[in-house]
Parts: sequence; C-alpha cells; structure tokens
Amino acid sequence: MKTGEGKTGRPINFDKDAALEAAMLLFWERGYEGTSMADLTQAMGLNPSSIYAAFGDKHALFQLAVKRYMEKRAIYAGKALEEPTLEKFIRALFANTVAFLTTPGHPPTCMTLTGAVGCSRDATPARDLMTEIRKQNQVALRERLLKARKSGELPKGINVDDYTRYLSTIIAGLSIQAANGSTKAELKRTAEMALQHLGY
Amino acid sequence: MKTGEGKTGRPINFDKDAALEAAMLLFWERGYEGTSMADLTQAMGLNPSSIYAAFGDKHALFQLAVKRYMEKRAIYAGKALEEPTLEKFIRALFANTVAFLTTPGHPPTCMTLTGAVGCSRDATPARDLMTEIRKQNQVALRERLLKARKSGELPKGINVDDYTRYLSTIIAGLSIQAANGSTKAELKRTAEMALQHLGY
DNA sequence: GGGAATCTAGAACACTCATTACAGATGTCG
DNA sequence: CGACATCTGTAATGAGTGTTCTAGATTCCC
Repeated sequence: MKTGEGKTGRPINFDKDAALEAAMLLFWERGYEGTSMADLTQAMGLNPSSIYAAFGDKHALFQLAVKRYMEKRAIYAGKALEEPTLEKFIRALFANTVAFLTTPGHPPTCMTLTGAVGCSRDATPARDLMTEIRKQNQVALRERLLKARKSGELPKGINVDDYTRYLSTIIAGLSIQAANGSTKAELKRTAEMALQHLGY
Repeated sequence: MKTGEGKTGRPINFDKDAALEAAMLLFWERGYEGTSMADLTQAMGLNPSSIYAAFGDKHALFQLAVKRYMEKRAIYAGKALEEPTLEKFIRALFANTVAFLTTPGHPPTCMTLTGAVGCSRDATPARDLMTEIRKQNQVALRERLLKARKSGELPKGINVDDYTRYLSTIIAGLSIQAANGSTKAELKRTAEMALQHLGY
C-alpha cells in the first residue's frame, strides 16, 4: 500500500511533492542508472522504507519523476502547440526550447537524453520509456503539422512526415548543443539560423 | 606492465585487437556505466586479470575503446572533410552520417551519446570525455567552414560560428532520430530536407 | 483509554560492482 | 634441463547495489 493513502493510522510526515521534485532533478542530472537509491534517500531526505511505501521501487519512482518532468518542466512544446498559426507555433517551439534548455536550476538538456540512452540490460525498460516519450513528442508535433496542412499553411510540396522528423531533429540537436555547454546567446543564434533556413 | 610487451616469458594467448573491438561494441551499446567488467570478460572472452594487464582499468579500457571508435568507425566526418568544395563536403557529411547510423552490426547511434550523457558522480570523467569529443568534432567542422569562408564559398552574410553550431545541431539530431528507430529511408529523407533548406 | 492501522528509522539482506591476490601454466634464454 | 619472466584462471576482496525486515513511534476510530 502506498504511503498517505490510508484513512487511519499515523499520517506521513514529509512533503511528497517536494520529495518527488528532488528525485526528478537527480534523475535528470545523473540518469536512471547513474542515480542510486542511496543518492535518492539523501536528496529526498527520506529513508528507503518511506520511499518504497510512497512511490514503489526505483523504476516506479523513475516513472513518476519522468511524469512530473513532462507535466511541469517539458511543457514548452505543449504550450507552443496552442499557437494559432504555423509560423507562430514554430517560432514559439524554438524560442521555448531555448528558454527551457537555459533555465537555471536544472541540467541544460532534455531528461529523455540524460535519463537513459546507453544502459545495462537491467535498465532497458527505462531506456525504452525515454525513447517512447521522444516518439510521442514527435507524434504531437506531427498532428500540429497535419492541422497546418489542412489549413493550407504548410505548402503542398512539403511532406508532413518528413517535415516532422526534420523539425524534431533540430530540436533534439539543440538539446545536445546545450549539453555541450552552449550559452543562451549561442543557442538563440542557432535557433534563429534554423528559423531563417526554414523560411521564417 | 601491459600484456604482450614483455620480451621473454609466456606470450599472450588472445587477439588484443579483437578483444578491444568487442569491448568497444559493448560500450557503444550500453554506455560506460551500463557495461560491467563481468559483461566485458564474457564479450571479450578474457579473464579480468588479462584485461587489466592488457588494457588497464575500466576507464582506461573505455578510453581505448573510444579511441578505436573514433579511428575505425566515426571516420565518416573526417572523410567528408577531404571533399574539395563546400557543397560536396556538406553533402558528403550528411550522406556519410546517415550511412554510418544505419550500418548493421553496431548500435544505430553515436557512441558519444550512448557512452555517457547522464551518469553517476564516479563516471563524470567518462561523460566529460564524450562531451570533449563532440566539441572536437565541432572544431574540425568549424575549420572546414573557415576554409570555405576564405575561398569565398560561404556567403559573407553567414557567421562561421553560427553555421558550425547549426550544422552540428542537425548532425546530432540525426543521431537521436536514428536511436529512436528511424529507418534508413526516413533518415535519408530527413537529411535531404536539411540539404534543401540549407540551399543545396 | 485501547486496539488497529499506518508510518519511520536503521539495520540487514542477497547480490553485483570493479579490482586484486595467488597459484599454476607456458613461454624464452642460457 | 634449469632459472626466470610473463600470462592465465579462479577465488577473494571490500565497497556499493536495490530491497526488505523488524522494532518502535504516531495517529485514528471506537
């Protein structure tokens, strides 16, 4: 049974939200395998028992951390999707990505890359989860471009699937540029150049 | 003392080159931390003692594996650098990258990404090594573009540093696309679209 | 207040990690 | 053949892994 769900008995004595936030930041920085339960107990300020009761095992905790990351941090893409026109969407996508990657207080790269790219056999579920999320992001991007195609904003000569992969490629590349240590100004100029070459 | 260097005594009984190749492939797939010495002993067909005598500790072995990777696998970039004109260079860069990422027999992504992006405190030297290599690749790219600037092939309106980062971003993005499971045909079309937008 | 339910703390668990010690095997050189 | 140098195989090392057990603390409901 998970901590905090019981109706009677001793209530939990810690901030579940804050603990999960700490776990997320640690996973974000060190990845799934690079983060040990000992590291987590320290960062979350909890004993193993409390963590296991509240969040389940390491992989379950990782999943919750990733979920939180997607909902609270990596929302820049989702926000851009709401832009009314294709041009505004793409401009917002690049601007939000750069802003996200250079926000202080967390690693300058996407959690789906630090989380697990290469990993041991045991951690393949974590790696697959990261890949799955990257693909889902791409699906959302594709749907937005399909909408643009229908509204006539996307020229007929451009294939939606190809354009999706192309934009996705640039966004992913920006994340690596940031991980390499590019400054905010440099990332901005790179994004600006991408926009120019896209015709915006 | 390293195995095989002694003039007298029992000679080594294994193929050092083949063993290092096996280690490289395993590191490439699972990364530095995701690969255990036990995995390596099995894949290399050697006992720990032989590995330590011949290659040093785990990090030294990783460095040798990365060196081999750069010299024998990731030469696609270097090969493209030799192209005489800027256009031929960039076309070759994209074509070689796609060919490299889709070559059977090794993971469909760059070793500098699987090697270590997020990792534990102990493995930060490995991560830094990966970052360093990505940066070095970028330096080589920049020098080629500088040459193009001097020869007049690169329009004056384009900043060399920005263009370097932009191309580097796309190449890195392609590696992630491949890791996501993109097919060879898809990667080719993505590269083709990138070339079109670059004006080629 | 008494019992049941729940949470907390820390030790303990079985296992894997990278690394090394040791003994035996196999070669070269005199 | 004999002395020496080097390599190989196995077992052991101590530290670290994720996870669970146990005892005690704290709260709710009756």
